[in-house]
Amino acid sequence: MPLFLNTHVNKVDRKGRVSVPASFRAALSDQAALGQGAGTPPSFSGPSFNGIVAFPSFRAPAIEVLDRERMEQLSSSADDLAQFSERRDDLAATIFAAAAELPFDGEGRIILPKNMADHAGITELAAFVGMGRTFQIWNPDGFERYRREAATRVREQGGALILRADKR
Amino acid sequence: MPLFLNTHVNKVDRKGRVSVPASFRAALSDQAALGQGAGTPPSFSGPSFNGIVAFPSFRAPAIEVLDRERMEQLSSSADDLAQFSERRDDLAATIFAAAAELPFDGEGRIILPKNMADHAGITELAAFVGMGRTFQIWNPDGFERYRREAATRVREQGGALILRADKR
DNA sequence: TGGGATTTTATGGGCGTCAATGGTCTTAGG
DNA sequence: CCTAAGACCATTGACGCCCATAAAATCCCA
Repeated sequence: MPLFLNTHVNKVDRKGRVSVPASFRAALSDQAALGQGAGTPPSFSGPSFNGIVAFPSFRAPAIEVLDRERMEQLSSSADDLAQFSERRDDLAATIFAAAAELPFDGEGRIILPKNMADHAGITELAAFVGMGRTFQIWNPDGFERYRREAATRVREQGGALILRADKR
Repeated sequence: MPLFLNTHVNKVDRKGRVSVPASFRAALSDQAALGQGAGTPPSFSGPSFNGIVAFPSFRAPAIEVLDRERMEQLSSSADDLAQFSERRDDLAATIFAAAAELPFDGEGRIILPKNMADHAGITELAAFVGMGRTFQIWNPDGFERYRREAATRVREQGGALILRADKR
């Protein structure tokens, strides 16, 4: 089971390229291999697409990165919404229309589309932030600020509970 | 069930490496299905990752240590929260973004990431502190101070603890 | 039961490999 | 023709992996 941990700050070079951390790449190819069984949905590149799927976060100045499996989950969830509300169209427009496949170059780098880089305020440096099953890409300073606020909220709401929340 | 007991103070060498106490390593390989394969890359869900997962404690100047399996459970728990909810992102930013897989080298040592060493105030020496089902890594002096205060509190408040025969 | 022999730990250091980065060249496209 | 994107190569610094040594624990057998 893939797990994205840690925060890696990498440089964006003059051509707009950034290295995706090697550990993240490993985790991605891992889950890609696992998800081979079922029929591959259309409108995605072939089974062995070498890269990531990203879209601008609508809650924060960041770029969300999901693996294919997760993207499909999201799609299904959005479909469920359809029968109950028109939020589905909003979600679809917000997520899927703005999403893009970002292929790796030979060295495991991607190029951040301008609109996403702008949304996240990324220029020179990009922070790859592990979020468990997914990861995000931030402006390093922006993330550090957010992280501090989040840590405060977690402390106040008793994050210790979560540590015991594992049911086993 | 494996238990982490005792306190071991080990040296941090010039390359930032510390030996994890052998007894702790044994306890770890007990609870996780032991994996022999050395050099397993991080974020790899193979048979078993040989190493530990650590993140800075948000309660104390210390490093919390879990095995990978437990971290995956945590990830699943967080997953149950609504996608894109604030709570979920806060937890992820606080825990997963600050956590790291620390693989063992051939001699059972790990490298403490700089941010964690700073958080715990660790430079020359690291205290591995057994906490029952988990353990922590402290600056030895810092832990000694904490231990004294904790002991005082326990004495003053009457350290009553109800034993229970829980499931697992 | 004592003490030497053997195995395990903790620690130190060398070296090769790979990740991150930067550049150049080639191809495609407007 | 000029620009933009993609493929390919080069550099360097960190980390993984290996071996060496000393100290400590354990074993073993007289």
